[in-house]
Amino acid sequence: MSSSKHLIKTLIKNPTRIKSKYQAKQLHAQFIRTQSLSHTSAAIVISVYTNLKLLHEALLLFQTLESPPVLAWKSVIRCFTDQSLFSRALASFVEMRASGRCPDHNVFPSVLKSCTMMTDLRLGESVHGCIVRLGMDCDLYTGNALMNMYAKLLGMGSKISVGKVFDEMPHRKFDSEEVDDNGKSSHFDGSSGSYRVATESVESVMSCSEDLQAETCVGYYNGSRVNALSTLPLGIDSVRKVFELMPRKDVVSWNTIIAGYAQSGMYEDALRMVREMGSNDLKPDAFTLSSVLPIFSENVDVTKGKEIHGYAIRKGIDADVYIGSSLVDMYAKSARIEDSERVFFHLSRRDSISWNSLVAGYVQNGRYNEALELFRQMVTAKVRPGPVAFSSVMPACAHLSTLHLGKQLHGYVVRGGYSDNIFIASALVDMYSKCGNIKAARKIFDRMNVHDEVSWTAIIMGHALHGHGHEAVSLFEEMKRQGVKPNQVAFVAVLTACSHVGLVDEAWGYFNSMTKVYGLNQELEHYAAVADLLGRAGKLEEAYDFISNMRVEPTGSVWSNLLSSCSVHKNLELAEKVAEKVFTIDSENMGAYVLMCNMYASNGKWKETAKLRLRMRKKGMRKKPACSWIELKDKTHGFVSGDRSHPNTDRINEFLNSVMEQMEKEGYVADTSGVLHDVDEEHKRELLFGHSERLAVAFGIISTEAGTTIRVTKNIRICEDCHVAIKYISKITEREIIVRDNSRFHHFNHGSCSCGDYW
DNA sequence: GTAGGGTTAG
Repeated sequence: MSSSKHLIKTLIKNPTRIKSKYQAKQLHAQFIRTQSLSHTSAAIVISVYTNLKLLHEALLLFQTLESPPVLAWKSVIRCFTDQSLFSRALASFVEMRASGRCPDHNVFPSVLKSCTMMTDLRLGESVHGCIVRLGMDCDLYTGNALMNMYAKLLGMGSKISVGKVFDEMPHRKFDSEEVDDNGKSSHFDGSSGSYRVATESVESVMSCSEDLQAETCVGYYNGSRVNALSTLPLGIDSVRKVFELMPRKDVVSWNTIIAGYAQSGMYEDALRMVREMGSNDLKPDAFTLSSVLPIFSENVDVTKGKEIHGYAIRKGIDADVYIGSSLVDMYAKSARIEDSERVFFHLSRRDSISWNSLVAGYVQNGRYNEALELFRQMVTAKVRPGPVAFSSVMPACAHLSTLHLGKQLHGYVVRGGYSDNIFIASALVDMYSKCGNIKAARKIFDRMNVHDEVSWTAIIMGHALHGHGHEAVSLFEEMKRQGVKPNQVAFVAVLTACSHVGLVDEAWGYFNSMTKVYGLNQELEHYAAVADLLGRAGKLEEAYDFISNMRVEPTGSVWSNLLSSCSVHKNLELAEKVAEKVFTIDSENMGAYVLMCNMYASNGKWKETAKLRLRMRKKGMRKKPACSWIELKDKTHGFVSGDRSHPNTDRINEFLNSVMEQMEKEGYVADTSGVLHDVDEEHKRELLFGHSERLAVAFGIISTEAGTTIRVTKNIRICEDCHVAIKYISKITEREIIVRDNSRFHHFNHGSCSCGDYW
């Protein structure tokens, strides 16, 4: 006997030792040669093929079998599941049942995983029924897979009821009839509608799971997230029931139930289980930790998070990618972005999620440029950004108001086929509106299939920032009409909208409806918005009383907003009172010092101005210079007041001088009252014309083709005289000019501004 | 058979 024949003989005796495609084929050939390819031996060969993931070879042989044995079925089903061909796995399972074969415990984990991945709870429940009838719910792996299925599928807010399977459990028995069941006995039909699924054709199973998928999604979106949440305890209940009935539990069982609790927001239970796990002599591993860490991110508990980090280090699993990304996230959410960086750069391996955790972390900590830079590095490192990556970086573009980068990302989103993702679409709406293009924002919003409270809030805020207060308010009403419950952020948006157009009565109505209708507490932001509204509307005393009696401690910025309203409405007396409030709460508030200096100066009170300037200097404070910037052909051009450093400075001044002549012909008179230096009138005019927003607008006009929209951003509030001047410039040059200042957008067109001079 | 990252906020 040759050595190869001998080898084959041993392989037949122990097929699990086959490790290569060649050996598998030899085994297969040997059976054919010796004419011993029975159903049993074919099944062995199939299982060998599937163990090596040779699906094609396995199927070719499988198809020749008239009545495949259980081993053949379960090998194929497991292989389909391994290759993510879940619907084919389920179809095979249904066929197997119809053929009368009785599944053994090895097949259920794969089948349940496929049900989970196909989000087919109905089939999953019927499989559970089958498991119970066969008494296989005692199997460890099957039990684990069941828990996982219920945790995943009932966490999505599916409306299908649970409990049927559990109701049957007391009658559980191993039913010998069931073993030879051809799939059409009363056992299969009788107990519940879902059982019928298993007797129907493969096609109907397929379409059934698609229907269910659609239904689940509709439930998730239309039923709003509140409904989805209300079904969660049900889901975790099923998980717990399976867990408690399992006679033997291992780390995976504990990890699964812990993850279930953690994802259902039942943090106490999750942590309790971790402790209980320890008293059962099982040590938390990487899976446990990465399920538990997000709890401390959400509750911003660095101390606990660090304890977990320490434990991971002691166990030598701190470089695990899963734990790593959870740690990055936990530190970022605790405002310790440097620790996030440290963890990230110490990772031995980085996948798209670890990259994204840090990108998102940068954004959450206001490090927008770093976020964009890391995103670029990620792409360079050939890690393809997925939908989550796009929704994480997009806000960086929004906050930096960098339209060209935002548009570029939008391009990638479209090419990636992610346009319908609700997170991305909402981020795009926000990005376009923050970058000054409210029309593009609205277009994306209108094209969305479903709107949730976040997308509504983004578009409402967008219109609010662009001065379309009435539109924003009617969108808010439309949102409510469509059954989307506004949350606290939505109220911030609608109150901001009211504030920007002076809708005082409406704002009071919304403010009061928060507690009375929606059971939401008014928080600082809401008080601040109302205070701001009153101030802007010139109801300064009312605003002062309102802030003094707020149920939340006012911050310095609430007072300093009122201070700027005092400045706009030229009420020096109240301003002094308000300024003292600001200085007490926030003695470092430079804006307040500057505002008061300016108010004293514009009232000609140079002595007080000097006194205040001295106070500032003692504190080591320096005035933040006003600056404006404009983005042209991917390059940002920045200007400060009186800036002559730009290479095109002569052409800019030339343009401003020539346009000035025309402006004066049309009736423009420079209003120098806003110039707060103790200098003569002519000098004041010069200072005014050198304002950064004017320089940026001028540069934009001379650098672009006729008719191009000009978009300028300014770091502080636009100056009154520039506001008038830019209105004239828009008319004379026939340009749409959009200026974003620190609180809103001004759209200048045909000589008027979208803010209606109320800002 | 188990795990991590995302959108709106004066």
